[in-house]
Amino acid sequence: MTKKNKSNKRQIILEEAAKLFKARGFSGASMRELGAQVGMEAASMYNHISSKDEILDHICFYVSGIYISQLTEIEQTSESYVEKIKALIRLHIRLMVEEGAAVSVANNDWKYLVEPRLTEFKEARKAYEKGFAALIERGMEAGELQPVNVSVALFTILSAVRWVELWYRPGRGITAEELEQNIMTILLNGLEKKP
Amino acid sequence: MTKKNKSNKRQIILEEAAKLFKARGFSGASMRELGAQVGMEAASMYNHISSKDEILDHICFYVSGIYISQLTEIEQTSESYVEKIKALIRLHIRLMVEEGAAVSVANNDWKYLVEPRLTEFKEARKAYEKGFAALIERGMEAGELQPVNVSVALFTILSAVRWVELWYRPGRGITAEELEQNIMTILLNGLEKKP
DNA sequence: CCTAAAAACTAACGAATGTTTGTTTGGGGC
DNA sequence: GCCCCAAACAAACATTCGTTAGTTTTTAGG
Repeated sequence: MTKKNKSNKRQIILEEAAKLFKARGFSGASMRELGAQVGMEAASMYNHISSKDEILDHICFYVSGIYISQLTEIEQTSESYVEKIKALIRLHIRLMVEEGAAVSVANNDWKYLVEPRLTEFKEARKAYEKGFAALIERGMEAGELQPVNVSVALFTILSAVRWVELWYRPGRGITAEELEQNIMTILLNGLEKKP
Repeated sequence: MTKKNKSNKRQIILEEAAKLFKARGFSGASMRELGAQVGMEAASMYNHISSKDEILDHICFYVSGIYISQLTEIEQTSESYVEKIKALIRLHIRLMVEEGAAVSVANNDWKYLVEPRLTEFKEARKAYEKGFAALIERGMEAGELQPVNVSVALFTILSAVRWVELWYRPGRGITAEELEQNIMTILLNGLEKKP
């Protein structure tokens, strides 16, 4: 199948690009370096992708698409707000573990997107944050959560989960489930032991 | 004083570089762009600095120096472990508020340091993390903290504080003190309200 | 086998990069 | 009023960048 073959090569380029952009940054990574990692001359990759910018675009919107679709899915469940928030935290951790490179690029290199896609991406992210924040706010109103500044709570959660991609390696003496459990405990119950 | 004047220009270059590297990334920022921001041709800056790499080097080790000296200072106080950890969290937040650009560059662009300084920086950071982790571990042994994985607790704290530079602007409806208070509550008491 | 399309290669393009060179400028000490 | 040296400049350097052009190799179908 020629179509599948093309998709396949394209997919390999996109995956290697995510790894390379994560390691060197979008500006610091060159197409020749990427070509070497893929096993192809830089010029040859242009049979499968149209530009370096397009690669970044694909990675960023692939990730933001997952987040947004998962958010709307979780919003529609009939769980408590605490459970919905837990589900989102789990989503972030799992995505970091399974698609670390792409998520990392979307987190750090989105600023190199070119207009109008840059604006689109920022709006998508803002929409996601707004939806997440609404869950936190409702959880407070329902008395499920401590009353703290909603934005601070939101960004503390979002950030507390980012380091996973910098640190977690399968076989670091802790499983993905233990990782989830530990982070959840800290964020929901706090570090301090109460008398 | 000629010396002070030289220091002054050099200082301006370093400060503008921190802002520019934060905005564009180290690789994405050009010396000509930096020159324009300083109000000088790119070539003229070489009267005050020796290379682009040296600028990055200075920023990264300036920040790591502060962290390490503050850690040893806090280690020597006779407070409880919880109080020592609180003091470190406060340090991170305040440094983010006061020196956001430099801290941001040290956090994100240290990977562009050149050997042997790259290794030195990584070792300094590892030493800091080890010292911080030791405080957390002792706090658990003393029964002041919940028993969770020490590394997870450490990186959750370190990351939870990083977003401040992306989000906080003086006059965002929340003061630096309120910010500290909110983050501290979430990290130490948790988000969930207990019955 | 033949052919046509897909995908690889080599070579080169113009633009941008960090930095060096050689020269001009301008303000403070004799 | 003259000199001197730090500090600014314009111009150019070699290199690397993303990308294109033109050509050759590989692959798949009749």
